[in-house]
Amino acid sequence: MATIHDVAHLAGVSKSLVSRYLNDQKGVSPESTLKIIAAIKELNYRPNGIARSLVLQKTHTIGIVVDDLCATFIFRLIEGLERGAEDFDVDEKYNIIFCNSNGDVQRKQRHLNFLMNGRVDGIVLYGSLVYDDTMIQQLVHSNFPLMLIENDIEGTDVNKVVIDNIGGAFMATEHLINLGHRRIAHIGGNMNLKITLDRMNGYVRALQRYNVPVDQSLIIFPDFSDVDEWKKRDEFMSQNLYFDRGYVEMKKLIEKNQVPEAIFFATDLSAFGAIKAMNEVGLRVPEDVSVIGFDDEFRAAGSFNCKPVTTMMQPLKQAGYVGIQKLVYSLGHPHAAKERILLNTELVVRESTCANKRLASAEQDTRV
Amino acid sequence: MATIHDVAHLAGVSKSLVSRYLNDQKGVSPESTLKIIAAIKELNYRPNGIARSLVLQKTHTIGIVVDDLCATFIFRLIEGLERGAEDFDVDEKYNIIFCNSNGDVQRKQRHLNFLMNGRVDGIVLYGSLVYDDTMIQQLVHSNFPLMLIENDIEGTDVNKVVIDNIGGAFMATEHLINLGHRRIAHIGGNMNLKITLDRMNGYVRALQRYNVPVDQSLIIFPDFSDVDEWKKRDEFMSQNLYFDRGYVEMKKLIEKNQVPEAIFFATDLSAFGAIKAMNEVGLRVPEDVSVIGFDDEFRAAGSFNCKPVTTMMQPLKQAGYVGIQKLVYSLGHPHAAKERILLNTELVVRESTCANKRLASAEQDTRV
DNA sequence: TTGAAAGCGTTACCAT
DNA sequence: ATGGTAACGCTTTCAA
Repeated sequence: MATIHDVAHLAGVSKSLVSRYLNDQKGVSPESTLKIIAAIKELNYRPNGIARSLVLQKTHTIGIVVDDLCATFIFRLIEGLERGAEDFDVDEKYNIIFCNSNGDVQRKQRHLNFLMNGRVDGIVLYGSLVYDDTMIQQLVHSNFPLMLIENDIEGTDVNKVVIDNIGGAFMATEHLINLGHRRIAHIGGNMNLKITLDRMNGYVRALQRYNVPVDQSLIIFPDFSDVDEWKKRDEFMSQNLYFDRGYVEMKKLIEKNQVPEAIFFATDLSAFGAIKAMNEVGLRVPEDVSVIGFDDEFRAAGSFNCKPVTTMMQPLKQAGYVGIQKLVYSLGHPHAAKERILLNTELVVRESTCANKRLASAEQDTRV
Repeated sequence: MATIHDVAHLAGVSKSLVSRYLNDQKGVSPESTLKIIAAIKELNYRPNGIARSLVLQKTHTIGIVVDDLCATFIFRLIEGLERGAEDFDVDEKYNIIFCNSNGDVQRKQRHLNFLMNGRVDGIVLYGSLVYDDTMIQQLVHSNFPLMLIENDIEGTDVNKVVIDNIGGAFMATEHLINLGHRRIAHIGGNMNLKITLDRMNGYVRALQRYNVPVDQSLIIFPDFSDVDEWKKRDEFMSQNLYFDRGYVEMKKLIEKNQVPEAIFFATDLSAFGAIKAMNEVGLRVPEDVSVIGFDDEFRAAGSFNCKPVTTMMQPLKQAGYVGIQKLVYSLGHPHAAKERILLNTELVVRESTCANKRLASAEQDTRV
């Protein structure tokens, strides 16, 4: 590859002058300009970006590290991030690069090191795995410009945008209660995710708020200890695992004859699996049991050939949008206060919830 | 940020020695090692990767540029690329970074420049947009290590893995013919994609091969001239556009009373839209018209609440897998011959195709 | 075992 | 308007 030195030499001028031309600075005569242009063309010269970054101490790049770039809902985040960067400032166009950690802490650390080693000006980290908490704590302490999305680590001064999972789970459960259900189960998610506890929390709070007794036997956390084995499979996709867990736990409930009136799932994916299990034994959703999920996984629904499910929509696009904007802003304002931005979820009523049979027949009784 | 100089200073040794320690080279006394370790810890030192890359002329990174990172099928490519890089060599772990060009040539060019400016050792380019052909030609001539996926530009010496779209379209059409259909329409894709022509080609060849007359009025190419307007929308997703075009063209066929016996769609997405249009007027798929698509867009099917569709599966995962491996290999063997790897598609029979009614009743006649 | 110095490809300051 | 030179943070060669 030709360097600026080669160009200068061929054009018969100094490196400084070529550099000035390259950066649209004044003080380059028309004659020099012509010679430089010719030399650049002749040598097919392209400036070396990392040399540039090295001296400028600036890369104009944001790195995004995602736990699962193949997740069915991740497109929302991507869109939000890109729009956010695009809209932020016309002449401050940041490059965005994505890294996929695949839920592997080692790999995540590798990506993080890679990016922080002068590769990018700031990092957006998406995911709430519990077991890389110490890693992220370290990251925060390193003072590298950072934006955490959906990872509400405590006690530290860091920018983050978090989604109100507790509130969302509350609303979901409330929706079921309002429909007249009382025996409401909760089938939780992977305990390796912080949000899993939040969602259970919201569920419990809603029950308490409406004086529905909390029945421990109706709070179910599937076993995710074999994740690593699943991952080794050639056709592994995370959504299949959640689907399977929903299916398995539902089967157990059916066998134990403990099918509840309604179920709040920590994720739509498990709801899809459970619905399959119910269909297999002739249980109808929502007539026999109402089902509400979380995440609005409408893309995944197709993979599992599942009916449209009532769910809590996460504003992941908005999260990406505001997250990257705040990050870019803080790059220009290093002393800006760190912020914790809280976003709300939204109830999307579809075809998997309906009024409780008791309630319905009671109404009919009244009419008669 | 602390530099190697700071570490050397604090440890009371030279930069050279620290560098040697950092790179696990022999010739560092135990005492020095101890001092260096202490200094690194104290200063929270991390080596600067781009300075390192600058002198080493190597980044150990591969850049992936994708036209639409949010496409419903892109996860296959991602998985293939990552597995390929992972499996290639144990101690040659390449970092992989993704850039999303969003089908925007400007942005693609920006990403390409960014990556080629010393950021990565090689680039994988996915997509077959026709209007960035000259850009890619330039890229090829720049001699930068490159792997083209699904972009069969001609007459140039470049590594590429292409999928046999002509053959796939042939098989799809053949499938319909074998089911007894004769009046077979083709609803094509976006003419901005090279593969669109290939797929029409395969369709025509299959008809000719089986002596089915080619009826020009049954070859339909939807108008995609308003793409840019669609893109500006806040909730734009490419799959919606293709869905819409399938819907619209099908409506036209229905209104003109020209519904064929079977249709081969250049993409499942349009098939989904068309099926909706048919459902609306009571036409049944596959009983009344058989439908075959392309791409195996099972994830998108859910978004559109569409039944499982017979389709041609593209081996995109395999494409990523072999593509990145060949690229990494050629990084280590600069004079290895460039290759064109051809991958085949696979027929996936699902619920949208069945034997032609004529054929079925003819059989019945025979029995009677 | 250790260190000095040159060099990777830029930019920027200071002269001229 | 132009050029020399130091600097960015690292590796590597050569010499001690």
